[in-house]
Amino acid sequence: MAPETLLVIDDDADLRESIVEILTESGYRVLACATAEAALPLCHEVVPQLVLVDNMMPGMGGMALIPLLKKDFPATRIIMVTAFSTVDNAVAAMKSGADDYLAKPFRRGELLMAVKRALELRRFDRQHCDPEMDEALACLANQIRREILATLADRGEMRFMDITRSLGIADHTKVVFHLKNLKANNLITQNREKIYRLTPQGKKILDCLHLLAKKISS
Amino acid sequence: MAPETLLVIDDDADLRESIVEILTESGYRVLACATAEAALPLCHEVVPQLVLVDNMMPGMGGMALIPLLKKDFPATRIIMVTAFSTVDNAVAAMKSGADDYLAKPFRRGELLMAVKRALELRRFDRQHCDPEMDEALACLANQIRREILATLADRGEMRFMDITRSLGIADHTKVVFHLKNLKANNLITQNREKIYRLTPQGKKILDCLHLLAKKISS
DNA sequence: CCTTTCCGGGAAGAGAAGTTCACAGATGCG
DNA sequence: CGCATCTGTGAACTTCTCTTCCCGGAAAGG
Repeated sequence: MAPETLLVIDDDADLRESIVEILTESGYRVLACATAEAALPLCHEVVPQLVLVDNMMPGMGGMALIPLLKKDFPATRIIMVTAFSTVDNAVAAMKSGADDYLAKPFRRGELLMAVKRALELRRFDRQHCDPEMDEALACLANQIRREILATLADRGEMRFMDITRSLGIADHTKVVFHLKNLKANNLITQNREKIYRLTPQGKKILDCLHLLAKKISS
Repeated sequence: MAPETLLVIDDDADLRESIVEILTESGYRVLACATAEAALPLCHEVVPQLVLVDNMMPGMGGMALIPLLKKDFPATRIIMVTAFSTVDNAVAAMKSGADDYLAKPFRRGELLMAVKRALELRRFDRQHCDPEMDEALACLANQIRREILATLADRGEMRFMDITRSLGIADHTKVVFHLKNLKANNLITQNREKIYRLTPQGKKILDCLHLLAKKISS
């Protein structure tokens, strides 16, 4: 198995080299650069699985880089590293899409732990599964079913007629048809008392739909 | 339009009432309770669009409540409120799925701003379900078309017959049909000399498919 | 009790999606 | 030139999805 590629972005050469060394020793393939501006073209050459980015840098800061990275490389994990950590800064970084936040100075173990954890989450993301894929996508191809999912996500749990009316569909049996389809695909359940709600599966799929919608419109 | 329902969870009665008052004045419909344990059944009765939850509470803490809320009400936004804010705590909250993090004491304006922002993000997520989404998903629902995308992503650029043979499809006109479909949806192009390749759009969508696949299998 | 609303099954048909066939221009090759 | 391959088009046909209509039982409400 090929080693993961990591990218370290930090304008402080000493610290950068030190991080690179720690990660290289641990068996990762490590790239590095000194500015956010240099990072983007580098990523387009060799797509990293994980980026460690400093917050305070001359030119574009690490914070501004995060959305750009997320846009071009959605599967890449991002850990923000910072010398002057504040609660507001940490919250802002996580909101932007960072997966973790590391305050300098950190110990070797902290760094490795954060890196390992982020990469594991990513691997978890990467697995494939074709047979159900077909059914799930066929299920999602229908707009009414997507609306049902969205409505259920919105309201948490609903009865049959609530759903029907909420969608503004006159013929309730049409809704039955799609509900059955969604149930068969395990995206919704009807646990007790006929109440419909999303399955965890359904929630995940819906998340994905939002992501897809953003990509399409961008 | 119905006012949004907010839920305030805080064991400090004074602060809770004060928050409720501020939010009620601003036109929201506000529920409140004193413990995380009481919050869940309350949510099942009236699903809130936004929850403000205190971190330190007797019994289950706010941090533990977040994943539970996320699970049952994926579309509900969560703002964590805390008296003893630390970077680590903020990062942990955001990792758990909080959408924002507010340190006590906060001013009225800060609170309202955070609430307004979270609700706006939520509305933004909620839309986006309609425009080209339908076509894109209809396009992806077909397995052959997904295979074509994957093959093209793999090989970069291919001629018509290469694709056909690579898929092991005897009838080449069937492939033509799907290629036309993909072209119409702007996922592939035929730039020069009849050579097919992915569009940037197509690449993004394929990324998304991987993401979806992983969500399904998990 | 009767009536209404809720929740759903199942069949028939409209309509969309996918497949196959028949054919044809372009290109290259001996 | 004669033949084969590449790259399609268009129409007919099949298959599947979706909608619509008719029906019925269960619960609620008066």
